[in-house]
Amino acid sequence: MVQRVLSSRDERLAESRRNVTSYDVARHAGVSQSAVSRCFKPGASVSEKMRERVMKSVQALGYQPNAIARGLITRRSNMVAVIVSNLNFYPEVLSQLSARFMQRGVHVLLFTLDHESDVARTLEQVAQYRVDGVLAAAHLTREQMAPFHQRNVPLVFYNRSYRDVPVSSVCCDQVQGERVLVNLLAQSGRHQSYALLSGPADSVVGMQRTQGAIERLHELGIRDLTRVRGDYSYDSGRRAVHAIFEQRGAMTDAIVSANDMMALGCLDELRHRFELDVPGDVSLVGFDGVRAAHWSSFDLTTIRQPVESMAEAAVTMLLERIDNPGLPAEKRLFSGVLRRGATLRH
Amino acid sequence: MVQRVLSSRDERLAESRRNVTSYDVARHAGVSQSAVSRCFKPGASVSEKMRERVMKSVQALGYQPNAIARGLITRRSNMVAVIVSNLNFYPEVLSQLSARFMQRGVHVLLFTLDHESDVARTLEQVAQYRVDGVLAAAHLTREQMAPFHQRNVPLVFYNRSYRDVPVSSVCCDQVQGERVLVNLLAQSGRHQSYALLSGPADSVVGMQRTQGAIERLHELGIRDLTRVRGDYSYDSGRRAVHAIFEQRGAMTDAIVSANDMMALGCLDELRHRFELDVPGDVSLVGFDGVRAAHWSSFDLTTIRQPVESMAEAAVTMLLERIDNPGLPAEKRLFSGVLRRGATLRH
DNA sequence: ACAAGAATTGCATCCGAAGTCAAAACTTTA
DNA sequence: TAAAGTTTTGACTTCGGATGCAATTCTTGT
Repeated sequence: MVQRVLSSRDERLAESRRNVTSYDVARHAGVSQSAVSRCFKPGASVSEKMRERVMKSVQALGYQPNAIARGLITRRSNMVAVIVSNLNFYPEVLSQLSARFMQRGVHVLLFTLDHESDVARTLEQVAQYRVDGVLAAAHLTREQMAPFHQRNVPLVFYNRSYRDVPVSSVCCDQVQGERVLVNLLAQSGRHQSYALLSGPADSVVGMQRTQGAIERLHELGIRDLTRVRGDYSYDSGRRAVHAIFEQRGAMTDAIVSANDMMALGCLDELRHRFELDVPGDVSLVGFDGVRAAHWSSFDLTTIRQPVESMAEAAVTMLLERIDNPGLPAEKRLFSGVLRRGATLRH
Repeated sequence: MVQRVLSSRDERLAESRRNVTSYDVARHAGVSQSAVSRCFKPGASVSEKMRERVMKSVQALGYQPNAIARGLITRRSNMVAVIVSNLNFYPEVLSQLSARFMQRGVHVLLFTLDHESDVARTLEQVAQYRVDGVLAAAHLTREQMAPFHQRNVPLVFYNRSYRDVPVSSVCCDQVQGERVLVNLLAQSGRHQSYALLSGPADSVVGMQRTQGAIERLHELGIRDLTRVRGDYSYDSGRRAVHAIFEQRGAMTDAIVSANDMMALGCLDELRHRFELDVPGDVSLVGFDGVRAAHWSSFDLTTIRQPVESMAEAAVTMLLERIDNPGLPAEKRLFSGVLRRGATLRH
């Protein structure tokens, strides 16, 4: 009677349901581990016969190469970190980025930053996972970027750019966009008293937008502005209307909001709480081109950020820099697209 | 003249800007690599003197442990896969999940599935990264789940449950929610002709909702229904109104939409295109409790899914199963919360 | 049929941290 | 002060796949 003797390896496999490894496949196919490895490397030198034989064993055992182990030796994790502040506001961006990375076989390690989160600790985690690159749709200080530069990890910013740091970014031209909007308001010649609704103090994008508007208004000789600050949310848009009217009585007849969400809040508050007509009594413009801005309840005049193009550019830019670490930093600036809605009187 | 001779290791480091490893730290501190490793393992046996010495070198060299290498030996990647179909619709869910995972030191590898994406290939990728667990807010067939069960990778579904597969899930009680809504419509006694706007044919959640509504309507003796199908989008909600009125003339005075987005589309189309009054002429209910449903333009009557509780439950459930693979599958069912808006006449 | 060349394969080593175990260094106790 | 016990420490192996290089097999031309 022949007794089947399990190798120690087999025993452990049976015991712990360990994952199938390339060694297991190799043994099953009667070839070397290197051969198995090569069968998974495109363009490697493997004969047709060998490939078939190995693949048969791969099928039989249900082998899946271990991306972690591969990453260790190749020093390529095939993962990028996507750092997003406030997922709620721009779901489209993440959606676009994720889809495009996946399409190119790159995996996304997602990090969200909210008010409570510890940025330093988060970035430490990013570093520990040895991601091949970082796409940041969040603000980082120069000190926070430094480790990535030191380690030669490509870093691309989405909608944040830094004047004095040579770092790659893809942005929408906030200033230009606001100027277009202000021009539009001014052209009608029907607005006397402007209010600016800006974003939170720490939002660079918001600052650029508001500054762009102010700059153009000044150029046009309009210095008489009410300024109110919001936090980009719909509710803060509603509250802003009260703040504006408190400062100025109900004189204001043009509101420039730093984003669409707040503009929608304004719009609703103006119409339903103050029973004012938009655009009859007050004109209103936003920025972003979010879905809801197009809805027929709102039909907001706004600047749409070309999210598809921007996402594509950002992804391409990052992957290029991963493949070719020598590339210099580059900034790509996309113009926003004016969407003429019905919140502007003329 | 003394020439500084670099060790081969140092040379390579200088050449390739290789990352600092535990060996480098060990050499710098004059201790063994094991010692360094232990300093990063909470609760390991290390003397205070040793820890200080190592940490000084860690600081000096800027050492960050390599999570990939650690994952290889510990067989714990500390990553979970989050699979989401259609990120656009429920950004809150992802936002909640991500924040809660991060808080517990677990990293999120994000996978999005859209119509074009190859589910099989995506799941293969998930498997190759040896994630510790999978949180799926997407539909998977039984065959697609099988590999995870075989490999003992915990799998928790968010808002999908499977009658005949023992798999863990966290769901909102769709059927109950719809019944509550239908009761509300029926109670007013003012609705004659109902229309149901359901989700896409392949959406199980949508089916449950629509079925729940039909079931309750039947129980109430209401069999006279118009049924129209949408794709969950605002635009499909708008189109649905046309479809409904084509089938029934403008008789319909109650619309039950399988989600909020479509309901908002309906609402806008009814008011702005058909110039009908909601709730005066037509009552309307949605499902989900998205942000926009609360906006004063809409003030939609709907069932809010308790996203916070559900996300917390899902995350907890998954992490528990990672720590304790023996735990049996469990389904947790949360009741939706009725939000009474102003789209319902009484 | 045989030499020269090309294609394929296997051996051995490496990636970077963690865990096992025995040796070494401290403590405590008699 | 020695023995016994406890805590620290380091040498060595492991995880699973990739790769340089030498050995082998297969082509091809003569």
